[in-house]
Amino acid sequence: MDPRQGLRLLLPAGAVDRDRPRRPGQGRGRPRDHLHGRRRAAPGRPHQPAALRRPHAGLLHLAGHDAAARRRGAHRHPGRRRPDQPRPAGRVLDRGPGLAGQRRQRCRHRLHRGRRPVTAPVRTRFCPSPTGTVHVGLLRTALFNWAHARHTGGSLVLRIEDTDAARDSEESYRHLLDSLRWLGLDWDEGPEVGGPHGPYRQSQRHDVYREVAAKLAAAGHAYESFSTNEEVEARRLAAGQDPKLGYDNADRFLTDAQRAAFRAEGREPVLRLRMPDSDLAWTDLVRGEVRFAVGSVPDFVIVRGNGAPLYPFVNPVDDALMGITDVLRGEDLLPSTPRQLALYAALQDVGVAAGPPRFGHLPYVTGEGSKKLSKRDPQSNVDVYRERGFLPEGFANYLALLGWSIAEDRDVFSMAEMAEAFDVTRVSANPARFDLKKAEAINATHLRELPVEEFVERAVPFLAGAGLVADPPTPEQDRVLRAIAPLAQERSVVLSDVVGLLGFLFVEEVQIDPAAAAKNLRPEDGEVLDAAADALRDLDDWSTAGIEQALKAALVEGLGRKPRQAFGPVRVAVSGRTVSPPLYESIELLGPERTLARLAAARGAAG
RNA sequence: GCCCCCAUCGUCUAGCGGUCCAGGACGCCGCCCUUUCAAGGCGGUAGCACGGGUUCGAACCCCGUUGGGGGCACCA
Repeated sequence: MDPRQGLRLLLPAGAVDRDRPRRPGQGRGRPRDHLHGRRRAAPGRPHQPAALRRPHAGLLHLAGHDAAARRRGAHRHPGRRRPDQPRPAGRVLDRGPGLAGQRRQRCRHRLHRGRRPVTAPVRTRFCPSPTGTVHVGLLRTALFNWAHARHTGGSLVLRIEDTDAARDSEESYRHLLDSLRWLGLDWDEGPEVGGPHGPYRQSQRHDVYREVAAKLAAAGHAYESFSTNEEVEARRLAAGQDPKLGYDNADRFLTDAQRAAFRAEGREPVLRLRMPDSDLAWTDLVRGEVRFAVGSVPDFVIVRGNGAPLYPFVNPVDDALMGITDVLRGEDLLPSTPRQLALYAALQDVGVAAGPPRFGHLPYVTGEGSKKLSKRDPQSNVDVYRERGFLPEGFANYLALLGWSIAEDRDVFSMAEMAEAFDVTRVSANPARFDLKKAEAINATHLRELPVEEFVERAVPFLAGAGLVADPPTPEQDRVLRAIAPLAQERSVVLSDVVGLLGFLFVEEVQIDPAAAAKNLRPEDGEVLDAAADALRDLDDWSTAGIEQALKAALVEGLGRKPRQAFGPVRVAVSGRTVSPPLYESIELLGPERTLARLAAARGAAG
């Protein structure tokens, strides 16, 4: 016999299912009756499809519900026909009473926006854990939370989940904040900003968790569990079940005597949350209805044997305490949502939470292939892009495209434009591949749109980092930089490109790229270098136009070479590369001395 | 194994039952411009996974199949 069946009778129903007065707008459906169900919790099996309770029928929930129902194609308006097709048992969603009335005004379709009733202001949060490098997927999540908050006029809370002392570091923490700010994200509450719900680092909130855990235990929502993993596995095996099913809720109804006996053995219990005896479902902001059957999620550990609270516990607790209304997070957390919902119900019951938040599970960012971009993958490290000289606005723009689009025929936009247009219910549910080429193209567009002075300003650190100019540049360097900048700007994809492109202007002797030499400094090119040197040596008008005229006369007309054959060797001699800014301008800026010296040096190399 | 998510050009997406022999962007390929490379301009290539159903009509709604991904900790 299933131990749970008999034991359940022993539980005082009131211990869990208190019929508390509810806040307006909540508890719209039937009372939540976690443990009143008479059904057997057959894992993964459909069951009693009828009138589901809506355990989480907060106001906010309904708003989200409708928005996402639309995504699923269920965009029906009052008066329009609803295709009430028969659905198989177990998949039926009873939307509960009162919903139609609610939906009427809640449509957030572009055309219907603005008629939305005022609801509680949106509060989103971003809660990274400072362990090592910053992942592009993480930053994308932060960006979407930011955009959602800004778009709705709500606020963004930053909370640091540093409960893992072994992996967290102060350095990672600093770096994380720095990366967020680099991208252009700001938060309304959190570290270094403060706010009424602090502290915002979980390492400083242990007392809070202890207190909440005690409340949950006192109310019967959580209970002490003594089973070891080995014992659970043994029981599963003995029952002919897959041990992967996990904990079997065996300790749910231990008597005081049993508990005492376990303690006498020296066992330290963990605290587990009692999962409700009903399906757990929610309407995801990006995916629509998601449902987990009763029994598919076992009672989970919220506090370790040593008293340390665990992530699945502290995360919702803090969300509740901080008044978070919208949780936008990675798809990887989707399977843990039923637990969060159950926890929320319990928290609500003990007066800690006002109601569950809306959830939106953002699609994965994948790398090559279709696997989730791993933290180990160098491509996932945001620093790489930053160091290469991606513009924050360009990178943010690209990140936004990973799952969202601003319009049918546009994909270049600013952060402000994103905030203006962002609608989380229009985020795609598909995983998105990180495409470096496209990221570069988007960035290049932003780069070119920069005012020249700003381009120079942003490029200087890269030039200085390569030891090419002083920071700030000397007046002479500044003069050269300003003159060449427009030509470099339209040839750059990322800021660091200027190092290779302009380096030759800031060194005394140029390093000639061997491949370039092989191609353009052959023995037969010697005459070109000689002629160019002769033409430039006596040039009075050292200007772009003067240089152009002199070189054309000497090389094209004088030697009868085609432009390509004429200017290639000169370019390599002067810049060291086959690719450079326009030649005449480059020579002008380089000046007669260095130009002639390089032509002579290249003459030697050409043989 | 169980549970969940996903499915439109190579890639990211638009598409919300007729306006779609499917639109944009990146990439790729041509051409133009040109002292190189870019940029820019013009043009091209390429896609609704499959099978049922609902409907006068389906890329769009429903079911299934197949394929891909993720989660199943006293880690976050």
